[in-house]
Amino acid sequence: MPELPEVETIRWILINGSEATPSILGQVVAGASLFWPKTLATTNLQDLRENLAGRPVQGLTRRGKFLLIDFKERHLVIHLRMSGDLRMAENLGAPRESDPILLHDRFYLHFRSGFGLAFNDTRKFGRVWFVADPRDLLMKLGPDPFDTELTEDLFYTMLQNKNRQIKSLLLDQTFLAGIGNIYSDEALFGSKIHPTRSSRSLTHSEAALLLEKIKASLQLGIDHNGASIDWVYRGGDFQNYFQVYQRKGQPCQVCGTPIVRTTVSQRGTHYCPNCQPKKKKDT
DNA sequence: CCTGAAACCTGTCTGC
DNA sequence: TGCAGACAGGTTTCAG
Repeated sequence: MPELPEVETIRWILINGSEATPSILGQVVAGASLFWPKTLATTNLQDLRENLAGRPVQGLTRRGKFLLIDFKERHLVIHLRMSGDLRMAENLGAPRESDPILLHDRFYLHFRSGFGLAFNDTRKFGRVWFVADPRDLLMKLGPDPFDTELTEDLFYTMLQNKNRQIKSLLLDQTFLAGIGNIYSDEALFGSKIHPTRSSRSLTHSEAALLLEKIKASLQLGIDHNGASIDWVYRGGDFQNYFQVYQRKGQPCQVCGTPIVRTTVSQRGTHYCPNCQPKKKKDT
């Protein structure tokens, strides 16, 4: 489900709280509950409970699609994968061993305030790591698209150093961190680049435009609180602004040509065959 | 180094 | 209605 804008939206909500729930910042841990063992990728529940009890949440940050809850010397690192979601919920001050509040709740972090952080994940792909130093988990990640050190020149060089289908490369988190299937399709459409073109075939100006459109697509997603698709709804409405994603057969908003859906890197891929030609057109 | 397939999971939608 | 198959915002591992 979540790509960088959706993860950022969740982070914002947890930090700012809502009418019914407080901010996660400063919440003191009282315990934890686990309903699907694989969700906790490290250690065991008992170890986590003993080491986190009494510790306050010092911060909540994001790196790529990972969320990091900072407890000073300890960290919870969370990846939502395809269907994960995080929410603050009331009446979660103490462990629940029997059954969770909601269907598909996999993990709770209980706080002394009586509230708790609930990790809901239908497809069970999401993971929570309990670590002393999160750097080991994150060190393979590529740069954040908004990183000011990621210049046009550097991005062009990175593309030249690979010989991969451009869409496949954008989805590779060791190349860039945070882009997923929606935003890769949208950014490639915005820069008029066919998804299977080799990264090495891009010109310097195409690379510069692609980087610009990647950032623009992600920012638009953030501005709209992310995209809400299917039965998963978080309040975002970026799905109403898709130009190609999930628009198979519908007219391109630039030229009217029907949007095509294919498969690239085992992922559904949407593009306009006229605006994003594989070969350069004669003009 | 690069590509494609399979695996991990549950749920929804489509077509026969 | 029933049921098989495709498909879903992600990542890892393995074969070729």
